[in-house]
Amino acid sequence: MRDPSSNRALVQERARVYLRENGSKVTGQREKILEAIFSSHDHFCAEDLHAKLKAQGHRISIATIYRLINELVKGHFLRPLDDGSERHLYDPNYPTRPGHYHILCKDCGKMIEFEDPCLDLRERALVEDRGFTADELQVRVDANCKRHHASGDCPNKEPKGNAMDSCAMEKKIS
Amino acid sequence: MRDPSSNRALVQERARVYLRENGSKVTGQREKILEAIFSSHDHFCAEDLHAKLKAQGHRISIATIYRLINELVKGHFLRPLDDGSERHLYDPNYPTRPGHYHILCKDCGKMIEFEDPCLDLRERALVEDRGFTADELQVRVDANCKRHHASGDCPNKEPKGNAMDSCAMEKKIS
DNA sequence: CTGACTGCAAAGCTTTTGCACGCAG
DNA sequence: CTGCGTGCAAAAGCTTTGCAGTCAG
Repeated sequence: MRDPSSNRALVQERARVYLRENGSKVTGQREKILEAIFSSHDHFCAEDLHAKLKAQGHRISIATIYRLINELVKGHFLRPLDDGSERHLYDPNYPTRPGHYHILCKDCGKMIEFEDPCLDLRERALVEDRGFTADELQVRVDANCKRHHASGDCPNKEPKGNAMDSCAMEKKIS
Repeated sequence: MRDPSSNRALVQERARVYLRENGSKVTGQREKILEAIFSSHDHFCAEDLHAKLKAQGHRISIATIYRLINELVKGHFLRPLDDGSERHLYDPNYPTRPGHYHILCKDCGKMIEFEDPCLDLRERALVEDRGFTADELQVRVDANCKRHHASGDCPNKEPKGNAMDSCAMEKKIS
């Protein structure tokens, strides 16, 4: 429904333009990394990307990955994400869904995305009242899965529809 | 108005009880660390505490500090905080003000706290609708200070009153 | 051609851990 | 007394950086 594959190509193209406009070069390695990032909606860390690329037969140094990630964050193509773990996670979904928030499932560790324009408006108004101009909003709700607690299964089948996958899935790209 | 000093003593006492009930011991070092944590509302990292204690003439190992912080987080006496930096920050204000959120001032780096029961309710309802039971809510709004941008000064004098201090202050305990 | 990128390895930071000794309960 | 806590130093992660060679524009 949302974010058809053409959007992905658009985001990648914009990222290329952004890099070039900022004096950076778009190398073969960077193309591969962009592809790995934006071909999925999954949140990831540097090591995930490294593993994914290695699995695809590309030998790209982890240093190269870190360097590109940092540039993409500066250009707002990636948003840093905090799931309470040590690793730096990144969310590739902000270019196409800027106003989304996260539920962190305490049962399976997965992050489920959701949106709510009212929440967005109220937060901005509150911040405005206190003398600030809001830029990025970040919401994380740590929660337990009701069905998981009732029946033991973990069926994140998106009652309202979102891009994320189920609790049962592994958390790493591997 | 809120959180009189008697509350601080209460929180510390509860922390002591919690530790003992969980098979831990309340040593002289731990007393000093608890004091350093709850005698202020400032967000801090392990190194901040270490420096503060050293300034007070106490020679407590950073390892001991990390070990206690981790226990206090488990007991919900401290809440991990993310300001986008590398270091792990902690917020000692949740025991007395459980439902507060943060504005991260992009001009000075300070975290300003604010509360809003409606925001809290709406977030919980949204999460509930999606099949979860919300536990902890975490909101961070990255924002610019309007007065700072208009006049160059940075006067977080709490338009609505909150426990945090001004932009002009140094960010570290030092 | 030139400057930015790459891989590698080393360095840097923060946080955790193993161990021998010490102290709270 | 016993077991958990402590300090120290080493180890462990994750991320960054220096350098010599390579490649995009």
